[in-house]
Amino acid sequence: MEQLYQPEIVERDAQQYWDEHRCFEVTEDTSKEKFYCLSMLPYPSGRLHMGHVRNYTIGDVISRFQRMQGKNVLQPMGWDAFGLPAENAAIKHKVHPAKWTYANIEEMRSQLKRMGYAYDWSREVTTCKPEYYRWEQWLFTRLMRKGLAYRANGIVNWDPVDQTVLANEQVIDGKGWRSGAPIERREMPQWFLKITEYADELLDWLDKLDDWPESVKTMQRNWIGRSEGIDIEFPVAGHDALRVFTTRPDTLFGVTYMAVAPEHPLAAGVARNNPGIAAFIDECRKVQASEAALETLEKKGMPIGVNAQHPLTGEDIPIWVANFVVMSYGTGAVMAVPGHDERDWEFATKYGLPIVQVIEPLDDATVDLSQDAFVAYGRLINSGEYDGMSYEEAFDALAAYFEAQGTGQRRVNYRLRDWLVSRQRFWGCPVPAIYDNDGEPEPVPDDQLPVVLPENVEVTGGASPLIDAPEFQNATDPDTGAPVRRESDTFDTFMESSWYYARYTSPGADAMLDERARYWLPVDQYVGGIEHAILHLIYARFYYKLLRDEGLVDSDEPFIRLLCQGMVIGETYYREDDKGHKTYYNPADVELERDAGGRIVGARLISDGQPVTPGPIEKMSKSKNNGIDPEALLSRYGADTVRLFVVSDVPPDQALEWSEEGVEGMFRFLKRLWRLVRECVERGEPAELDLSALTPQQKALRRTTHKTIAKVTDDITRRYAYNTAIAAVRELLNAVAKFNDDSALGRAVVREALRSSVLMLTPVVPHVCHSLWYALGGDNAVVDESWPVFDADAIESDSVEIVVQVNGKLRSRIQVAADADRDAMEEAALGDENVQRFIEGAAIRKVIVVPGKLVNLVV
RNA sequence: GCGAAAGUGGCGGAAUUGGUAGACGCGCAGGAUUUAGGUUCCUGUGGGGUAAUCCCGUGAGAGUUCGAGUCUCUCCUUUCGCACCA
Repeated sequence: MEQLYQPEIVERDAQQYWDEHRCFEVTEDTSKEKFYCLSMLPYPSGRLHMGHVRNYTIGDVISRFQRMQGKNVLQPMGWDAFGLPAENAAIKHKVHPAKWTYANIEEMRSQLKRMGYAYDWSREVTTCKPEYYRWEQWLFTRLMRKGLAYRANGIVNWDPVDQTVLANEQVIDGKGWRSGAPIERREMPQWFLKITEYADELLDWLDKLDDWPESVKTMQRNWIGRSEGIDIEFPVAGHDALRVFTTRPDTLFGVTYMAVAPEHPLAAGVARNNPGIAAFIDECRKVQASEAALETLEKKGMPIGVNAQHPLTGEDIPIWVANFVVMSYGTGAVMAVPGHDERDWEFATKYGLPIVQVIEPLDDATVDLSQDAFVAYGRLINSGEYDGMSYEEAFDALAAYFEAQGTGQRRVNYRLRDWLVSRQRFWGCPVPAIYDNDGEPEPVPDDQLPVVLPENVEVTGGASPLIDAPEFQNATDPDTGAPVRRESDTFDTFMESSWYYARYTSPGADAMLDERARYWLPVDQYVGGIEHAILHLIYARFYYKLLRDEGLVDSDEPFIRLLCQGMVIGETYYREDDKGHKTYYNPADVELERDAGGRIVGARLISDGQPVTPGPIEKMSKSKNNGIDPEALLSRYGADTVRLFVVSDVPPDQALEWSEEGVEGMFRFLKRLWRLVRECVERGEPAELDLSALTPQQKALRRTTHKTIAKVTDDITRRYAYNTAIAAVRELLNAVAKFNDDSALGRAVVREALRSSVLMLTPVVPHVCHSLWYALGGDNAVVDESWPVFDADAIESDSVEIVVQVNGKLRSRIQVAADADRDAMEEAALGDENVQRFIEGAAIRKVIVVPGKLVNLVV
């Protein structure tokens, strides 16, 4: 065994062993329980960042731990390779997006390999390869035939100067990122997937995802935004009836005005002959362009001079056009009940519209509608024959009435919209559709798939080059042989990331998935960033149901357990010039000054020794220059130290603060571990572990060993608490370091403690444990070893320390027999010297005894 | 505005079911080793107090309890998500 811990040698050896023995390549083995552990695949942006390292280390710890539990563990990796940054790089460096992407993948794959992650690289997926996306196209053509994929008008960001559609992130302050021209919202034909068809299922299954974070489920519920209500028609003389959606039909008698969105057809119709209304609508449109203004927008409206008729009372109700009504939700028109809706109240108060009470509280509390709207459910009043009804009774009665009249119906409304999947971009999966002469889209037949993205085009940043590529655009009709035009749109990249986890199970299959998918799916553990809580995780769940309904998988949800890891954050340092412009400095180039108590009192740039100002601790980013390159750490400390750091400090779902000293501490720990093992080995071979001959000290160390095994196992399996698991192992090693017993039997107890520690640390720091395990006499490579077995007998003890409280305050700790009963514990407590000082002269009123733990004397 | 999570030493955090507050580590201080720095090792480290298993102490205030960091209520602060949702 080497004298000192040398990570570069240790890590090279371990990785070589894993490669040569193909340790992480798995097949479908029905004799073992399978475990599919998945980390979100990266976008190949160029280099690994600390966020990746944290994500993938957590996944790797779980995978390696499950493997030690005897499971058949699949842990794959791939590349989310389509997307805008590749196009941007292509424009900037005049290289094809494919070339840039593949070069980045090479670089990042080698970085991942240096981290020692236990991936089955034989299943690697690269989403920009035709062999991958052809199956996405294949499924899409099926969805077209089922009517689940359709073409309709959608709103896009249109750059009038570059004559192109922009992605949201290319619109900065309402202007095009390259042209600087104000961006228009333009309606154009787009492709959609009917996710709303699955809205109820997506919502209902959330309740069954017990091992998902509550926060993610809440976000998804809000995003789906299911609400039950009634569509009601209000007749309008000389116009089509005005249809509104309401969740509060019980307040129908309180309607005092109607409000429609500026884009509503009724408003648009009136505006043709009314310049005032037209001007107002125009004003609303301008404001909408700037998203920021929307937040603080004042509620504004104008009466359009047309009345609707109340469907029950026949009264005239004025119709207003109002900026707070949005066209994309419900019907784009609302019935306003200022007495029982906060927003309607605010608007009515501003414009002097009448406010009527039609609901009274169930508890007969007083209601003052001049102060505030009363929004709670209650009992109907001033509502004719419906008076006295509850919310539910009124809902049912009114729904039945309008359904019988044919002027309304119950409806479930969703916030969720159908998924707009087409993009007018080049670097994406081509939408597999062709247009015949009448412009109707048709699916590309199976034998003509994949529709391959051409490589001989130039990406300029203007319109997609697919539009001007005749060899791509010109296709023939499969039935008639007539020339047809090919769709030039590509898919949203969320399409590829919605099913990659399924493709990993069927590498090389000449189908989207094959029977192997049924063995591996669903994913047992998914690990990724919280930023994907809504979009990616809803789309992937939706897509899985599409796969299920196509007969490709036989379960309902793709991810059983979900872990969302927190951000990696770091200190920021800057200097500000006269104009208030801040220049940020990387924390690696800054040195801190402390006072004698260890408090930080200043920070200086190492290069010039001049002070810099500490800013807030923020997510690592280019703009704040507080990112740490994992590569530099890898060469300095090795992969194990970096792996240890990212899981040791905080639980995985919390933000992890970068600290140079923290990394040093991890490196120090590994050096210390190495030394403890070396010293143990140098002391010579131990005796057989004869349990009947142990001294009390030896028993105590064994107890610590097995208590640690129990705790670490529980921390990892149940709590995801790697930080406390590692702390427990450190405590055990501290106990080993203090253990002064060089007898043969003492060495046996130490060796058991060290072997257990090495096994427990293997998932986190697999390289160093590979070496240490052999040093401690391991016959097999530690990667093939099982998790240490907890020995319940070892933790049994003759006596335990209990706590004695007087009036709930800690007064003493005493030793009692482990099996002491209540009376014995009470007696021992009363006999304690220090306890007596506090109960002297007082009467004991009550004694609370928690067996094996504490006695509380109430005086 | 709505929803969710959180607030504990100089710092990151631990305390899992209401039962020993501060595990583990960073930093700092003292000592040993070293020509020196670094490394490594040992000791100490919430505040107060000469000291004691003495007092105080988990954002603020109240409450429940023999006992509250943990439960309840009110308030303050921070972070995240959604945002005119009818």
